[in-house]
Amino acid sequence: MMRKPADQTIAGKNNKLRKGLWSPEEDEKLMNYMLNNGQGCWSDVARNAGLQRCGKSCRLRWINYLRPDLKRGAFSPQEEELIIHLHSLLGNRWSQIAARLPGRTDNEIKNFWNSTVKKRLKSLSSTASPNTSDSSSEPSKVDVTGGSLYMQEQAITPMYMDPSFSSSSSSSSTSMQAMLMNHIMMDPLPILDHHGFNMYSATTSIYLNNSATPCMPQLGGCCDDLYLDHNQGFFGDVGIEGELHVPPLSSISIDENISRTEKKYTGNTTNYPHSDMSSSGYNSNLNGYNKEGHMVSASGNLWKGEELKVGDWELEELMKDVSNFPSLDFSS
DNA sequence: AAGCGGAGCAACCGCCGGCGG
DNA sequence: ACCGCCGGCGGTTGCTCCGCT
Repeated sequence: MMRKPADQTIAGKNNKLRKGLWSPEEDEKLMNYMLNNGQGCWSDVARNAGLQRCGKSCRLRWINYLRPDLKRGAFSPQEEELIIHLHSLLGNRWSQIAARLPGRTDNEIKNFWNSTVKKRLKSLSSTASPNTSDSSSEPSKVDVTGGSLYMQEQAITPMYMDPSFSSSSSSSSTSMQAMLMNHIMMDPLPILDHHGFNMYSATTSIYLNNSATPCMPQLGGCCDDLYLDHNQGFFGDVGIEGELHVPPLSSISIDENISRTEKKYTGNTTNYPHSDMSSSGYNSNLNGYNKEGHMVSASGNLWKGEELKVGDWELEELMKDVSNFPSLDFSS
């Protein structure tokens, strides 16, 4: 696959296209071309820059590595918290999460989540509720009309469900774990994505079956709590014991809501102006660039600078989207 | 010092949607 | 309506680094 010797080529149509790691020379070519010409058709970029690469490869290299506004280094605690929070709202929509983190790429965030956060959550959940930790090995099924959904982030799920969790934080808890804990307890939509709601909204009804997996009894309890806490807002009717029924979602798709909102912010295809690219104007505190490298001003509501307090920022907009979701009622 | 395994990360793959012919 | 190209996205892979034994 990748990381093969740099002279590896794509077999087939064009055996001159290179794959694998980028050499410094290739980086320089691409960087120079982008700085001088800006982004155009990526196939043209690859060709005109004298790169034996496919356009997609050039795009990825630029977005994930060469872009001048990229922030390097470890994620700050604020960024970590924001990622966790946004993930609870958006699920694995890495590009949308990245769009709200100046200088970070979706790939970076995805890697961060898949390695660091998942791991910490897993260890945290096993520490907190050993009885349920094994549920991560097998997806919990959520029966859906016309099919089945597999619950996401199994390692996380038990934490939401285990009532003893909050009091069982062990000495092994890291600051991030505390952050996660805090987030989990405070999140107004604690299980939104982990139950596949906003991510798989093309369902008409969802049934949660207690007997599906070892963790399901707790899930039932969790949902009951939610049902009570949100005054019928979240899941709608709770059916017979251990089974939840969600009213039809066909009227509005939250996916559509989110993507509509997202398009407002990232839908433009403005090219990098060279003057901006080469200037020192990559101040993400004032203006950000979205994932494609398109400039997004603070007034564009994408982000408003790092002085923003995590939690306040952008949440209102997100909640607006979420609140459009049938069965979600946060006004009560 | 060597071997091993896990973590982190770069980059590819496959799919999807938009768009133009 | 169909097709091909392109960009974008999420999932996955496998290489490199590093710590441990």
